[in-house]
Amino acid sequence: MQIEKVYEPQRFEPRWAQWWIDSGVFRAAATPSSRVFSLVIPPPNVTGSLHIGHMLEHTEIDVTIRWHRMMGDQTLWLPGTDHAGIATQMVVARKLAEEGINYRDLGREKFEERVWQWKGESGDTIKRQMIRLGASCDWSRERFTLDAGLSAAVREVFVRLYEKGLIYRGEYMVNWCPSCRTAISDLEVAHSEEQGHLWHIRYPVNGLNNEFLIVATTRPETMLGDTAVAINPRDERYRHLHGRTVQLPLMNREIPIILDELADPEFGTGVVKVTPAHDPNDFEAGRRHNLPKIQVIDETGRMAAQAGPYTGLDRFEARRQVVAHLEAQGLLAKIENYPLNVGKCTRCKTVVEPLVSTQWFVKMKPLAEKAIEAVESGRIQFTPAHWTKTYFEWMYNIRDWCISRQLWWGHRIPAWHCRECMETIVAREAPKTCPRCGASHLEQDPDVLDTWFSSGLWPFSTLGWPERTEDLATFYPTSLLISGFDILFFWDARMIMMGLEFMGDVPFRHLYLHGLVRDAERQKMSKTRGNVVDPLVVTEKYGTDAVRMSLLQGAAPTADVVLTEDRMESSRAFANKIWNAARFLFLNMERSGVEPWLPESLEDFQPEPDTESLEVPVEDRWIFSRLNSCAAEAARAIEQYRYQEFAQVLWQCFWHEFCDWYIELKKIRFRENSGLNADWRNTLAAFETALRLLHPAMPFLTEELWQRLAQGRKDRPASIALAGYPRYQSESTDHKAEREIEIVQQVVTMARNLRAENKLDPKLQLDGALYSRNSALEIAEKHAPAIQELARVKLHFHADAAPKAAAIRSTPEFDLVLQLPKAQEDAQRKRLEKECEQLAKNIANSKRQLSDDVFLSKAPPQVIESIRKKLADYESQWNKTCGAL
RNA sequence: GGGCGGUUAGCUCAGUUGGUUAGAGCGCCUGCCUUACAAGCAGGAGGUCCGCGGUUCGAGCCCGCGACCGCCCACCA
Repeated sequence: MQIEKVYEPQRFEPRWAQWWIDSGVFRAAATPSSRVFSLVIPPPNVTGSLHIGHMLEHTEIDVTIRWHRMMGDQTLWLPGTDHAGIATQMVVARKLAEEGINYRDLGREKFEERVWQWKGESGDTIKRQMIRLGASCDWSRERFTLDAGLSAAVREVFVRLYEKGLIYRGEYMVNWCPSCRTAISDLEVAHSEEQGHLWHIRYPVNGLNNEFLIVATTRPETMLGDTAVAINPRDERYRHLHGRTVQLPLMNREIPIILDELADPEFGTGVVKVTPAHDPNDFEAGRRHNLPKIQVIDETGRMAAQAGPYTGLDRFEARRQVVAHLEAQGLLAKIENYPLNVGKCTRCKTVVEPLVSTQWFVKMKPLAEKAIEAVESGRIQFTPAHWTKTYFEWMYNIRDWCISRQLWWGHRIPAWHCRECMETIVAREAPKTCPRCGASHLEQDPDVLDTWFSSGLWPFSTLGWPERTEDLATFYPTSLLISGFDILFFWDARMIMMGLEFMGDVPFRHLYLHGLVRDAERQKMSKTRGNVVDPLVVTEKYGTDAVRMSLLQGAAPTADVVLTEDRMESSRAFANKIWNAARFLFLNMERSGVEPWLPESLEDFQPEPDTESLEVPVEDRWIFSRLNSCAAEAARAIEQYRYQEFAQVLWQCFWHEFCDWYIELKKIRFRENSGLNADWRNTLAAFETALRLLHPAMPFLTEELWQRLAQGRKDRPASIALAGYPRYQSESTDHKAEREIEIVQQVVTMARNLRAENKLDPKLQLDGALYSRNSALEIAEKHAPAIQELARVKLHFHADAAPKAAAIRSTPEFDLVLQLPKAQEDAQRKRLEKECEQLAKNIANSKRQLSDDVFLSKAPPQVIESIRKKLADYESQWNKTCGAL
């Protein structure tokens, strides 16, 4: 029974992860891909939680599971949908392109094969990571997006929405990505401001010599598709042009001047060109005026057949040429610099082209109304709360959702078109004949659904819906959803809408939105950006527990999580500290022939008396009292989603209380009488409690050590995760013991202080005297051996006032005088002067307040009392310390 | 154009409902290889809490104005 000298997490982490899965301690599976990565722990009162994330966020899943198990709850994790839709397609298409294959030539089936092949390859990396982190992952094809079960749910939802009139198909202006060659939703377009130009172009008015209308545009190439120019009907400047036409330059086409509110008299010349095929506003105007739509840019971003001489040019090249030709013809009135908002595809950064095409849409208003109500009524609560505002903002201004994608990877839309009569049939099963004309030439709609469509169904589609399964009854609604705020609209909001629509209830009751994990350069980590900290690399380097701890420490509400190597290094140091505390215990046990031991009842263990003195050693009473308050604080922090505080409480408690004081005190005790069982039982029980407190944050290390501790006991939980989380018990707070140890700490710290200031050899034994007039002296005297050991000072105790001395340190209760070798007075004097200065300041400050009648009459009595007490302390210290000066 | 978040130690960040000497980690300085741990031990320096004004007996925290940084939403040429 021993702990290896070197702490190597790599040796036990994979082993435990595998065991957790094999033994069924955790029934876990996880979503293999999505967007953010993060780490979070749900509060103890949750009965189930959904979690969404990616890559390193499997860490977070792991934490979640462990926590639930310790709380005796059931948590169910399910494989999710494939959220990577377009991204998947792009990656595979790119790979194919490298082989010189255009994926569109490959055919749908072969393409799908290649996707699965790629998923197998890349999935392997993720899988290894997940096993390290304790989640299982089944990469079999049936379990993901395109499998039968999930597809059935998606189809069912689609059909029901269609039947309710909430899905429609039509020709509209959509955001088109010329590189992905598909329509994308509004949410998938990111706008950024760029320096552009406003080109002012002269359009000659037909029938009037030398009269021009000057239109301004930021995209001159679209003029090739102009089918009108618009002026405001109230604009007096152009009243004489009503009913006239202009001649479209370059294309030499006669187009009407229309009267429309589209033209703002205040802006520019008050004249606007109308391009119904390439601008959303113009599209609407075109409808109002029944204008033809001339498509001059095609799906690949090149100029289309109707672009005349420009056909085939890239759209940006066409822009240059159009401008040049206009200028040559003297039709360019002027060029202004103009900041402009460019919409780009969030996946590939290509400038999005508004195009008219036939797409499928979901009517969002009715769905949004229910979703608004659910949050307004408090049936769903957000943390941090300010996100509700953003949520409402979006919900109130919601627009219809374009859900069809011209891709091959995703759920096929369950709609068929009749080749004969062009009827569209939406159905659960492929229809054999057209219900309208009876023809049997039916073709399934080639489009697939937006990847977020199926994602939105996740809370119930994964649980067997539309069947009424037991899982569905148990886990819907679940209590908590944890997610990054960047997918609030994409996913969380849509889960709420879909859940309310199809389950009649919210999918979750709380939504915790955490910050994004950023790298040292503050960049958001994302797969598209490629700056993801590779989980395999960092967990290999620092250990999974250290990475988890680092994420926890960064996980304060509202703030982003910065994951740096610095942080992980210090977390590793913490893990190492735990490891070495265990090593110390086990080495000493071996020396004294003590076997590993666990209390019978982990919940109710009370420290036992020493066999000789028949008293419970004070340091044991103390550490149990401290662990008890640590449990209280940890629980509170978790309940409030303050993960950073959770981490800090554990850190402080284990390192600075358990290691720095408890173990140091225990060393002395062990040296005095090394074979006593009771001491060991208390020590081991305290250590075991600490391990359980730490376990949700550092599962591997704690499991490893706990198992070694528990090995001797037959009737025990199989895993630390099943051993229950320590709970706060008010009767376990031992004020007396805390007071005693506090006094020891005070005296020892004072002595170390004096010693360090005087730059004395740490090994040098000193003589000193402790003066006090209250009960603290007695307590200190009782612990003289410990003090002497920890401070290397042999003390004499005097119930008296302190004499003048060079090396003196004072607290309200004590004066400590050390006998210095000699000639340290100067250093001491400096130190004292500084201290007295601060004291004088404090005294003056307190006095000022206490002589303030307003303060005395308004402040609560306990505040006044505390200041009185402080003042008394300051004054007595001043008398003692500064009198000597 | 709307909305949201942030500004605290050299760096990265905490700071519950306002309570009087503002914390942590890293870094820095001093002294220690004390047989669990140098990934360590002991001690220390370092802050007009972005600025101005207000409320209050009392403000890092509440209110107003401003500055700077970041994010989200938005079809104005």
